[in-house]
Amino acid sequence: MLSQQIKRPSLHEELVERLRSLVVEDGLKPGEKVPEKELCETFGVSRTPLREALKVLASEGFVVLQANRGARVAQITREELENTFPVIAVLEQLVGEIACERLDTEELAWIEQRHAAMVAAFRARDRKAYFQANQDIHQALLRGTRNDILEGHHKLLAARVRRARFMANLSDERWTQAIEEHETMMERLRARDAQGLGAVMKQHMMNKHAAHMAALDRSEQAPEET
Amino acid sequence: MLSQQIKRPSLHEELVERLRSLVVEDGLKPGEKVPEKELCETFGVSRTPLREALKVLASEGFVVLQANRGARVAQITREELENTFPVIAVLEQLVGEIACERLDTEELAWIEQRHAAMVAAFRARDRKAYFQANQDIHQALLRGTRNDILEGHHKLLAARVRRARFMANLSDERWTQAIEEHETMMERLRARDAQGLGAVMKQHMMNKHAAHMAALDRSEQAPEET
DNA sequence: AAACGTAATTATGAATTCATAATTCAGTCA
DNA sequence: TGACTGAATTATGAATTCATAATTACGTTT
Repeated sequence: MLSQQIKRPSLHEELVERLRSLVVEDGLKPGEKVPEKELCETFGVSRTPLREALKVLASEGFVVLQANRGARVAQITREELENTFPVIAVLEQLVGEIACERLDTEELAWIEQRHAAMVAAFRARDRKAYFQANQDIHQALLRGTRNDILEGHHKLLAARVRRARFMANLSDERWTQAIEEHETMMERLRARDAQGLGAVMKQHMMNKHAAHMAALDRSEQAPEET
Repeated sequence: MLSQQIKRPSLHEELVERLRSLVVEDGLKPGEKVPEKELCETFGVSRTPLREALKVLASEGFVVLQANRGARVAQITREELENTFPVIAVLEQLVGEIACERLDTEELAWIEQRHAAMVAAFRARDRKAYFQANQDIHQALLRGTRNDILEGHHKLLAARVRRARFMANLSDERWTQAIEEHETMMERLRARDAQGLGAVMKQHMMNKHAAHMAALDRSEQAPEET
């Protein structure tokens, strides 16, 4: 059957997506109140589906609901970051272990290609291209696990962290280290060493964690701008 | 300040809890359609908050929403189980590693006490008491991590699996093995061996996984009852 | 009698309305 | 002039209403 399965994302699902993007991509700043009315007009919908979407966003942790006081964009505290990274790290480990065994040659080729692009971007100090290639690789590995549960939970956590957006303050030192780690990852992947790849990916994430926390320390010491 | 923080769970949150319980505790069978109207009367609320709750439940994976066809209780497929257990396993590992380092003496004492109760229940072949003590222990370890993110994701996944409810078909052989694994866990915990405890807890979950899948195979071979 | 098509009924998604809690603003008093 | 009280405004949570999609029931036709 050629069931095209007409996808009609039912409005409220659409809204969840768009609102989450707004929050993650920083269209709405942390702590800011979410203006129901305004968003209703922007999206051309009534309050009911929008509020349904906000409930979902709240359960995912992107907004917080205060009784009779509406929704605010969730603040990411330092503690939450400290708690989140280790969880992502063990999920990454699992991603490595599983993907290593399930990736087909086509996927492997794609990853090789993106890895090459990433290295090239690093040499050219092209942050944008680097991040894109980097994301492509992690995305491919994640998809390669064929594990929707793992993928779903990983994506949620990653989105929460992405909001912190430390991209700008990637030190050259850390950048070099990250590239080296990726080289090791590719090596383990080519060798189909599942345990090895898992271990490297976990460590990769923990190092990223350390780098981010250090960057956060620096920015906290720096004078506040408002 | 003695801010008692008056908890008013805002109706829809209350509903999420109660509906989730209904699903997890098997008040609504998998595949069954969720009767909005009926539930509205049961809980004495209108459709709006109930539907908000359903959206949240859907994002958590407990129900599936079909366009213009309402909600059905999610089926747990074999594939989903196969996908879920490894994720829980690595989270358990992390729980072990972290809890091992953060548990205070009081929490440790409670775990020792519940462990003793669990062993006693095993000797008496008292399934109910066994499961309760077992759950208390895992709960205490989870709480002991002081990591809300880890706790939240673990609980969601655990709830999803609990619905499969293989409790009845715990073989005597597997039961014995589980007790032995718990003895090892306590040993590692007393020694404050974080890596060791993590490894044992991961393996414990993977063994549980294997046992459950085997039980599932047996029940699938058995004649269907409808 | 079986199968198809059409009308009636029901249920669902979304908009609107309503009651109430929170916030803002003005006026009063110290 | 500043702080407090209370009314007016606004925003929120929840109920209700409305339009439409889906299901069921019925009648017709072969």
